[in-house]
Amino acid sequence: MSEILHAVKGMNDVLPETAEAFLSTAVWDKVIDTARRVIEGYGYRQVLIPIVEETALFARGIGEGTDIVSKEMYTFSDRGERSLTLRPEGTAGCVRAFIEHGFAKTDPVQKWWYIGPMFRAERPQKGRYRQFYQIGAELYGASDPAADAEVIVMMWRICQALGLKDVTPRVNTLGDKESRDRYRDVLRGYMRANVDTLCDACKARIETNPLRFLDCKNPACKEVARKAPDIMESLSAQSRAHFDKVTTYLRDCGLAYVRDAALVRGLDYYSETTFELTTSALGAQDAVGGGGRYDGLIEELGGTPTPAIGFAMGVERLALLVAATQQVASGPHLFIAPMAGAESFALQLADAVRTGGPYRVEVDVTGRKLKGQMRRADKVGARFALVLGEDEIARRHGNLKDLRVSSTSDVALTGDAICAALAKLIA
RNA sequence: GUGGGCGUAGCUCAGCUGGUAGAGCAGCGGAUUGUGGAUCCGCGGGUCGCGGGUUCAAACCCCGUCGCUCACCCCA
Repeated sequence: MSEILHAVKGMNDVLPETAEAFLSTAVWDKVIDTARRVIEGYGYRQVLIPIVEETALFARGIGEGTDIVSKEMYTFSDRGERSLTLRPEGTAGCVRAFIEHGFAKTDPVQKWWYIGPMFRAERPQKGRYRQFYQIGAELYGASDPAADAEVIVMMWRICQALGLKDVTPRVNTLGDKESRDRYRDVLRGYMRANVDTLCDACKARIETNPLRFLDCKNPACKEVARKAPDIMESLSAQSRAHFDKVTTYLRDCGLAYVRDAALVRGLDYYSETTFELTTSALGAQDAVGGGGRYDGLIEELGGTPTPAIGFAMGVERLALLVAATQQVASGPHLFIAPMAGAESFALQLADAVRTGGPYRVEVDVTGRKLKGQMRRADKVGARFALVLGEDEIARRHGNLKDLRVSSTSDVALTGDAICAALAKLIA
């Protein structure tokens, strides 16, 4: 037991059958397929970005002072020369690619989506892992509030398409740089006035990052934060107008969002609109997805200034919610059980059915007795079973058995005939 | 990095005040030479996380260590 190798802490296997349903591939397929369908319906196209990037990209992009960069990155040296790191999020790499391929000049409006693993060296807990998957989308070259609204609605639609009920969209604005600077000062003043009730972390944040005080979970801080001045008061006219339009569009689209003044987010690159999808069903990790506008990032990383907005959703968290609320199964439509001597015929017939229609067909290749084969048909959740023996092969006809109700119907043993029968019986 | 809980069969766990291991489920086979789910019978599976200590004797007590898990910080 102690000699076998183990997956490293916080990194999971996703398998066809698992004790924890959210780590089964059927659930993941549902999450990923659904998200892809919804996102591509908005005109986004997939990009595949490397998992490893130069450390400097994340340090500069996400921000030196953030938790991610200061203590959570998997950083290593590549043959002793340059410092590389496993991506902790997807936006920085996409932005790097956007700049590197010169899209700002040639075709600035880009709608990209991605899926893949991200890495953060935190202590794992429910809904939080060191290797975790994100589905994300980035929209470049659009500064109009319609872009913000569309992205938020899209994220919401993914949850709807997954049948998730307990999900709340929250939105906020951080304003443009001037608004934020102004608000930071206002907040500092307010925090100093209440400094004796703040936790130690927040005392430090007065200087380093006052915004973060707003989402501190310390009860005393929370109470003080609740009465803190709202950023709305510090917003420039443009930022104010931008946010007003975003929320108007959201309402027009029928989205029941909550404006959350404490929604600040921990990455440095956000500006203007920020948003999150939260749930009460995940324990301490209540965010299933989040994002925001990052108009300054492309310039920050050396590109021509281009507005941008994006979001990321956690696949594990979505899978957790899906697995908790619904049964996801994908057994074969047809299970073929060959008696001794019928194996070759079974293989050929199965192939003919697969080419003749959109059906999953499994042949029992264990060579065991019929009883065992039927048990397996049941276990894998097959809808129909077909036994092949000397009789059937001689008559070129067999009994298609509906395993849900144990009724049988006679079919000719050709791919087309079986496909036609399945089409009729499944409908 | 900090704190709580837990490590016994593939899974979920039982194991009384220490006497060198059990159940259910799952798996495989049979009862029924060719038709699943129910029932019955049988079979296989364990260095009791690891190391050390106390003891005639340790899954149980003590120390250490590793791992898992939940929570804090923060996020997806």
